[in-house]
Amino acid sequence: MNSAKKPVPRKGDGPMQVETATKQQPQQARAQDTFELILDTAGHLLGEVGLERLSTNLVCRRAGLSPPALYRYFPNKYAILRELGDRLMARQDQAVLDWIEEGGLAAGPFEGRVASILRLQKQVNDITRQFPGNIYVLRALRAVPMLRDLRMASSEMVAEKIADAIIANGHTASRERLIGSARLTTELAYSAMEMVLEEPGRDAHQICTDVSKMIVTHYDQLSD
Amino acid sequence: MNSAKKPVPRKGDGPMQVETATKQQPQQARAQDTFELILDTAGHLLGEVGLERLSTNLVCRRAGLSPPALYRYFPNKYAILRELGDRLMARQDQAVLDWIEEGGLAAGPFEGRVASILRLQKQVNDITRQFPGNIYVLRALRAVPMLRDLRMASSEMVAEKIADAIIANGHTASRERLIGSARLTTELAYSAMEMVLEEPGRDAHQICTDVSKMIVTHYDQLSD
DNA sequence: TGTACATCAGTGAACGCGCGTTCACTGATGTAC
DNA sequence: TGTACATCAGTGAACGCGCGTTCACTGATGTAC
Repeated sequence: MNSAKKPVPRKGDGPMQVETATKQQPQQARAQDTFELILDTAGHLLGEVGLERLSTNLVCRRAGLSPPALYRYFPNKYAILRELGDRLMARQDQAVLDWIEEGGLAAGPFEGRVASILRLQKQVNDITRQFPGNIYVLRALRAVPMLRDLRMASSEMVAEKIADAIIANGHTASRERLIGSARLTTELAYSAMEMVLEEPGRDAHQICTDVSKMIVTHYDQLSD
Repeated sequence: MNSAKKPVPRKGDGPMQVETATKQQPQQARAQDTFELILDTAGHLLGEVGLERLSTNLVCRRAGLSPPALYRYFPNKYAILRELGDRLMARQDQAVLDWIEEGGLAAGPFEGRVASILRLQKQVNDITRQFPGNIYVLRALRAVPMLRDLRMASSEMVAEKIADAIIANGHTASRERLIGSARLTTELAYSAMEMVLEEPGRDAHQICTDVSKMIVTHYDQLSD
């Protein structure tokens, strides 16, 4: 969150280098509210107007703040996106880790394991749905080159935890292979989540069930 | 491509309405080259600098053109993205339709069907990889609100063709259900493609094979 | 418990810059006779 | 085959605007005595 200090922007059309860490941390209650208001406003605007039209000025106008108030905490709009992304992914990751902890990956009959993964999927979907900007935050992380590492780090960490839990449950495939599978299957689950959140008309339960089954089948086939 | 004529931009922070159709079509060979140069340059820049830093001025500078040359053919940067998206998706869709035509979905042993889907996936991956801006074009379509319908229409069309082909091959599930499955499975395949193209270090063959197996298994389970 | 002072939080107004876009123009290509 | 003219293609230079950002300031909160 608040590691480095000096923003080092560059001009030209090469790859951009911009400080995306947050600046000052709020110390008083009022400041904490402002900090949260900025994030919340930015998240909602992201879904409304899209990434390119999201600007610090727009966030300030909508939040009823003057620009310097925003710049007290964030050096630029990418820092806001990074903080939003950090938070959303942290919540998602925590849900996954809790689910592993509670034996979400335990062995058992096919249908039981499908139900377990389905439960996780729905919970992650809910977390994302309720988060300001929901899937558009995730998409922004993909679209902004300098924020890609954030997503990667989170995905890789979760994949390793999943792989280790599967190994602990007695799966025979190699750790490398299982990490790869975990990366792939979570990616697929996220893809299904995007569908569900973007097109509410679709049968969310059906989609999630289908994906859960595919995932369980995949790990079963890996054992052979 | 070239249906309506007058751009109708709006101000404020509401949903944006902008004409994204191309304007004048090039008539002479020189003009055709310029048109293609603009698209090619924009595609490559999209991958380099990201969606938000992509601008008409930047495209002109990189292409060695003056702004009015660009505005002769495109009313704004979204029109360029739309044309790029149209073309990439048309090529992808054509590959899928050709594959269906050539019996890509024909019944047979499990491994044979997996190999068939794998072939299609790799071809679509190649088409996308070679396209200027490759996955970043697809991501731009998701990130820009006014271009979402483009992707939807393409996905829906392909899903229906796939569903009908599967029905023609004797699958017993309902058409509705099969269309849903086709939407989902192609979405999953695209998700895997993003992984493969974004992280070249990964084992592309492994990923595509895994996804192919999951897809085949899914349709098999649907029959029961 | 009240006052003085330090620090934190936020404002109003302005700045330079690049973006999107257009105007008036020049040069290139095609065509009629 | 050459010339005159119409249309197509592209340029140079400028514009208004909103964006990112900062300066000098005011108001709010916390704290020492």
